[in-house]
Amino acid sequence: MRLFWAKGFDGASMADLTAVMGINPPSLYAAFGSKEALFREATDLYSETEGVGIWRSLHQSATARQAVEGFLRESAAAFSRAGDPPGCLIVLGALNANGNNAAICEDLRQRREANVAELRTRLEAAVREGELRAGIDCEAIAVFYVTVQQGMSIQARDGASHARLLAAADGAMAAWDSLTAGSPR
Amino acid sequence: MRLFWAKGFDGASMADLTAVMGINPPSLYAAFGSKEALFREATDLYSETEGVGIWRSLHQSATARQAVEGFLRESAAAFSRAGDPPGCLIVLGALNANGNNAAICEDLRQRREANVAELRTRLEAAVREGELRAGIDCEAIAVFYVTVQQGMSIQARDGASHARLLAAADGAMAAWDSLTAGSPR
DNA sequence: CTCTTTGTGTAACAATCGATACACATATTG
DNA sequence: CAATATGTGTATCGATTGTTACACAAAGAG
Repeated sequence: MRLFWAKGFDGASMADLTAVMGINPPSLYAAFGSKEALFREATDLYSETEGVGIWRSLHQSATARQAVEGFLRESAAAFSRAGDPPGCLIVLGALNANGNNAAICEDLRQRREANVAELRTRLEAAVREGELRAGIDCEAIAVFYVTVQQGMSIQARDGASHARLLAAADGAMAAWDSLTAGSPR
Repeated sequence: MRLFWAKGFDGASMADLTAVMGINPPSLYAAFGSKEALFREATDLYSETEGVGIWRSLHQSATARQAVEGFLRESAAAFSRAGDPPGCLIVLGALNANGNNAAICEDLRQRREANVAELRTRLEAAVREGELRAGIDCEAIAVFYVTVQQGMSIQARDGASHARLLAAADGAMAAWDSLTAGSPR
């Protein structure tokens, strides 16, 4: 998982993978079936480990604003954690389709799309509960905040510090009042 | 340029490049020297063609707000232009270093960093001219808006429509008043 | 112990990677 | 015209890609 995280699906060669796993190719294929299947298990593991921390606040925060702010701040922390590869595996794992990784690209794309849906669902719940005004565009707001989080992966890969990622997160949160204008306090 | 734009540095093979150029490998190497040098010329061409439209408003707009808004809206248009590869070559060209593309990754990273500096310079000019309050954090604001633009490349690569990219741009602009609060009208 | 099953190491598979050697054709120069 | 420089096509280079055939070793079952 960490190797795919650092080098991407294409960048991590079988030689790299077998080296860090301390096994030989036949053992890897007997255990996982293929490089593609191994990557899928790696992304699942990533979601179960790194992902839960990033998305935890979305459902545990009392207000929608705290939920979104926690989502961005957890992302900033996870994307710049010392010892971990910078950025997000789901975002950086495979962006350029090339015939060998088409299925992987599509799988990651769906996971990213699911992130937008999850955020939008949280906002819609806040609207139903009367926390946010009924007329706001939950889809557009979700797209905006996910876009910022995805940009933070690029920034992290470029070496951005935790503070710099927080600057992006804070900038995004500065839009909250305007985006949800008219909502009850 | 368009092939690198669509498939990235690693994804565009010499066979692909020679095919679309209608020449054979020896001619390509005689003309450009190497795949890496060809990519550099392609990125230069990209900056001179696609780049100028994206950055034009930054120096031609009367106010800093119009400059930043134009930058984001031009990006949204360029990243979803029909017939062109989605997203930005500078952002998507090479994100995962793998030994063969280390110099390319660093070159693109510097170009992305230069974008932050260019935006910050425009904001600082607005501060000097008295348009924006002196105490605002131009670096943090520049990082935020560039982060959004980079996230828009991911969104575009995922198939986002022009309208969806504009939603991200509008969300980012919703933060403007808060980020520049206290500035003279 | 003998037999069977499971798993590993070695080696190599065909395919593709970026990059060239070499001979031939073309074009320019004197 | 002849002579020379320039550029292209064919074919292939060694290296690396993901994947697998095969023989051997270890371990459990009777």
